Amino acid sequence: MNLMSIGKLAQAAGVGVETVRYYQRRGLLAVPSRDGGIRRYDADDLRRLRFVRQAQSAGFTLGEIIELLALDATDDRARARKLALERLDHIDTRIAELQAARDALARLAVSCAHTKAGPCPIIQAFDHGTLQTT
Amino acid sequence: MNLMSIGKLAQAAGVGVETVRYYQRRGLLAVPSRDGGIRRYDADDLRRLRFVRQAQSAGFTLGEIIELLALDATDDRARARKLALERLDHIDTRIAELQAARDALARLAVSCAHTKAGPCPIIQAFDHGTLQTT
DNA sequence: ATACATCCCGTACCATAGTACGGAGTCAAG
DNA sequence: CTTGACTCCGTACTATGGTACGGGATGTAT
Repeated sequence: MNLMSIGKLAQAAGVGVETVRYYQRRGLLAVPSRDGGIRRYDADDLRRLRFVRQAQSAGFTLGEIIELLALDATDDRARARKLALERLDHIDTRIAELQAARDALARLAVSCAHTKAGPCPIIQAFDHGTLQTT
Repeated sequence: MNLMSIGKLAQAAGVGVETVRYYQRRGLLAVPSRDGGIRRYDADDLRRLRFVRQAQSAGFTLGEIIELLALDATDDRARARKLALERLDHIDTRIAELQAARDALARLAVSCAHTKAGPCPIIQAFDHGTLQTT
């Protein structure tokens, strides 16, 4: 059979072995079968591990992913949609914040490069609360 | 004089008292004068505390802010500009990531609302690695 | 003068997401 | 059959940015 050791699984998903053990402890991965003490993982486990990383990269915390996984079992669409929309809201807010910070910082870097005298505009801006982040 | 206690300072900056003490420990605020054991802060301290919060909201870590503060003293423009540009890069990368995650999630929320049968597309997408985040 | 709010201090604790450690057992190749 | 890689386990530690606790000393208002 094509059962993987923890090392192979970790490698296949691009995470560390300790991370897999950690996810196990957090209940993010099913308790695997054992072959003489050694954990054996199958394709389902790998898919699930990848699911976790995907969801993480979309900004979900591990706690939320646990919930998402539970929804998978119960097929609670409404709740899943609610989680997704909440996350979407979070992301939008964060993007707006970062965009503002980015623009302010970009302006500052330019003015810093063009100003010859006086204090550094970057420092000054923070100091005077000039930076608009919201 | 208009010297504030730690509580007033914290309130004026919109942070907790413990946060001020913490920043003090981290060296983010100057060691304040004391009036019979009690810390007294002036307008400079408040400006500095606000500077810290501003810089934080632009995505700088406290460690970087400490460095920024040190640059303020030495007026090292080149380094300040370098820090700003590095931060800018970080922010751009992060924005792009979030944007991708956001779009993917938005598509999913819509398809979840329109699909009547079968498994929830949100869960499915993560499961199949459909979500493109980079 | 008697409450009650604030202040002091050090230390411990919180969440998040891992990462490291060390000793013991196991597995596959040469 | 030995060597080296991999696995097991629990526990401890990392970084980040605070938050909480407890006991004692003040500050302020009535």
